[in-house]
Amino acid sequence: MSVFFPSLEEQLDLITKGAAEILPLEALKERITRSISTGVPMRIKAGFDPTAPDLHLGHTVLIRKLRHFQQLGHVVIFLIGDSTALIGDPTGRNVTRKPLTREEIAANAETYKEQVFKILDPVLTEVRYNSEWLDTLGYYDMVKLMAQFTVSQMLEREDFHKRFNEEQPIALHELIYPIAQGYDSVALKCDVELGGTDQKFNLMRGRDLQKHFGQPQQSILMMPIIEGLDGVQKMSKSLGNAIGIKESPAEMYGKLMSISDELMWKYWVFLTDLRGSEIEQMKADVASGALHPMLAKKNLARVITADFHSEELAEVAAESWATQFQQRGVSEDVPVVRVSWDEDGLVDVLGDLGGGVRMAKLLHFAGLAASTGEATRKIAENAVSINGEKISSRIVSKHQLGDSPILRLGKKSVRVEWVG
RNA sequence: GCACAGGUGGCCGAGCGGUUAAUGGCAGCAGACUGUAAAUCUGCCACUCUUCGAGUUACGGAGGUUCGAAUCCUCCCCUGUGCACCA
Repeated sequence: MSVFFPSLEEQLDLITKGAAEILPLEALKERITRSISTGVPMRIKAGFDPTAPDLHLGHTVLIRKLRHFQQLGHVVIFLIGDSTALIGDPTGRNVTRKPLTREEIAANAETYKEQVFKILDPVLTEVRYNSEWLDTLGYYDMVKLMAQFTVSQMLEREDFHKRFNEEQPIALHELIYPIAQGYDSVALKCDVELGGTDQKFNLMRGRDLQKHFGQPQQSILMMPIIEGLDGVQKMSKSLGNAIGIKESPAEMYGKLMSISDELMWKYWVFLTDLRGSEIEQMKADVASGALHPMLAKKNLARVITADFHSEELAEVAAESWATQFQQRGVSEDVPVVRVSWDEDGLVDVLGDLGGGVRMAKLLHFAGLAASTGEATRKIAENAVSINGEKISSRIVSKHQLGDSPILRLGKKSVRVEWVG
C-alpha cells in the first residue's frame, strides 16, 4: 500500500512538539524521507504494561504522540506488555514490584484498549501483545538474548545502580525487563519507539538487540514525565496524584482545578492540542494581568474534560464545581450514597433526642471518613456540614437531617439516601 | 553453609528495660487566609465504645526472662555485605 505523506518539515514539526529528546534525530529524518519517497509508512511503537486497570493523563502524553504519527499516516502499534507485566518495569523503583497474576493482567489489558481509543483511531491502530513472542521464546533463545548483555551494563541503569549501592534487593528477573522490552522492538521491526525520558535505558536496549539481529536500529523519541496533582512527583496512581481517563467529568474537572498555577502550563503543553505559540500567548496574558490565572485554569479543565467526555458534560462539571468550591455552596451534582437506618450504632436510642443520629457513624458509613474516630475529630475541627450548615454536635436529630441530606466533610460531599 | 550488619506506624528515620500509640521529617486530612490553587499559620493524623473517660491492637514471626520489653534471651523468616561452596 502506498500513502501520501506530508513533507519532512511538516512531519518533524508535529513529531518534535513537546519531545524531550530524539535519538538519533538524523536517522529519523532519513527514515521519514525514505517513507515519503517509497510510500511505505514507518512503524511506531509504544508499550504499556497492564499493571493497573486504569490509564491516567500521564499515559496520554505518550498516546497523544502516537496519534501524531497516526495523523501523519504512519503505522502505530499500541503494544500491551502482558508478558513484561509479569516482571513489572523496575524503572524508577526502589523496590521489586508485587507480581500480578495472568488473570489480573488480562483483565487490565482489556480495559486499556477501550481507554486508548478515546485518543487513537481504532481502525488505524495495530494492537499487539508481547506474550505473542515472549511466551514462546524458549530457554535457548532466552539465554542467547541475555548473553548480549553484562551485569555491569545492567547496573549502569540508575535505579539498579542505586539499589545496588544502597544494599537494597534486586531480584534477578528484574534485570530481564529491559531485555524483554528491547526484544519487542525486534519482533515488531520498529522504526521508532516512544517512551518517557525515564525509559531511555530500556529504549536503547531495543537498538542493541536490533543490531544484533541485523535489523535497522530504531530511533527513540522520549516524552517528558508529567507531574501529578501535587506538582512534584510524577503522575502515578500508586502515588495518589493521578487523574484517570475513566474518571467522571466532575472528578476530572475538580482535580484539574486543584493543580498549581505553575503546573497548569505543562498540562496545556502535554495534554491539549493547543499549539505552542497559543500557549505562550496565554502565558504572556496571565503575566501581564490581562488574563486571570484562574480563568486560564478553568479553560484547561474544561478542554481536557471535554476531550474525554463531551463539551456538555464538561460544562455541567464546571458549573457544579463553581457552586461547590467557589461559592462554597451546596451543589446538586453530588455522588449519592445509600445508608440504612439499621447500620450498627447509627441511631442513638438512649439519647434525649429520641433516635438521634450519631454523625461520626454516619460520616463513616457515607464514606467521607476512614473511621468513626476520624469523623469525630473532623466534627471537632468544624469541618462538617449538613446541607451547607456547619455542625458541631455529635448527635443530630433525624428531623434536622431530613430525607436526603447533603453531607460535607472538607472538600468532599455526598448526598445520603436512606434505605430501609 | 559461616560471619557481620539490618528488619519500627503510608514512607524515611529516632528510641535500645519502665513517664507515652511510641521523638523528628515527608506525605495526607481539616481550619484560617486566597483566585480553586500555591505559599504561610494552626489543629489532626492505630482502631473501637455510651469519648473532657475507657478498652483493644501495634515496633519481621513465635516463644521466654522480668512487676514491666520495640528495647534482654532462644528459635524461625526476610534483606544486604564478606567468606566459603562450585572435586
